[in-house]
Amino acid sequence: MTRKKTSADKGLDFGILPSLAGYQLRLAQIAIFRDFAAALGEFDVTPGLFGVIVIIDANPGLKQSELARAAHLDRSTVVSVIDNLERRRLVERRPAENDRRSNALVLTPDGIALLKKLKRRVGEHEKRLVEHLSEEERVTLVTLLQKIFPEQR
Amino acid sequence: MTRKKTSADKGLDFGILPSLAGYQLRLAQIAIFRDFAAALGEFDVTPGLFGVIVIIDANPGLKQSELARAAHLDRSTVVSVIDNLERRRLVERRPAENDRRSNALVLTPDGIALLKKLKRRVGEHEKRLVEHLSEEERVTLVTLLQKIFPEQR
DNA sequence: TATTGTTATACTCTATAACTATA
DNA sequence: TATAGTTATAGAGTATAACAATA
Repeated sequence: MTRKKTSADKGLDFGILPSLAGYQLRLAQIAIFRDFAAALGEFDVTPGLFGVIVIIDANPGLKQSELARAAHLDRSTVVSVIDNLERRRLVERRPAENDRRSNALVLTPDGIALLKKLKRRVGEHEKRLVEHLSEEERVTLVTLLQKIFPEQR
Repeated sequence: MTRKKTSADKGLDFGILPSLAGYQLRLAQIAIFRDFAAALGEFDVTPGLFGVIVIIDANPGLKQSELARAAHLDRSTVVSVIDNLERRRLVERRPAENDRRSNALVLTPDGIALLKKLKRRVGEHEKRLVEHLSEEERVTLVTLLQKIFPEQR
């Protein structure tokens, strides 16, 4: 055990990559996405979709364009996302009160019920994510990530 | 200034999302990808492609299937990635020495020259990434990210 | 039998541009 | 004029399955 453990198998050299925050973020992202898919794939919900459902739940009646900004998506992308969720009877488009151009988005009872299950699964997923971190380290990680893009909350 | 600053504009509620490491990682990833594209878009190089080029540079002669494992890609995906880089005369497929099934991947002189420019740009990009972090915080961040998936280096 | 690279194919996520209806 | 939602379309990135050549 004298050679530094590199990755995978064959002792490949990753050059400058491991020192780059952007690369480590990317690796973490890839692994998270896979664990998330394994944990919630059964419900056909990706991290992005989960975020959309949480945001609608927390802001019932919000408009599609508000959701677009919040979720970092184009308005046109939101159309297909909501089409998808509406087809699955998880979300409803209602006429907005003071603006006949807008839709007011709300979760259906099915959506609310699913969200409850999803939250439990995501909680377990998060626990796996940070299982090698102490509680203090976990808080530090979240804080540092927030600091990277303070404008984003 | 009494209300806690949330995101974007309209004071939307993000529910549990901000407390999730997975969500913060996702946000960081989105912003990083956009800054990367702005900084290197002129060269038509994404973070993934940059990683591939660095790995080939650091391991001249490696096989496509080794690259696949290192870059977390399927073998079939590597085919199109290398097709792309070879069309642009950045990478060459050479016959491997002891295995007539394999290709040995190497950067061309053009590839080496491009990589040099890319590294400079990526350096500037990284600097922007961590501009709100002290050097100590930067190191902590990278360390914590590595801890999330220790098996990955 | 197992592995390497390849092809054909398809799917997900996303964006751009142009349209309509409303404001 | 500007905004909200929509449509048509396209591109990037990825994977799965089946195949030929080679190990």
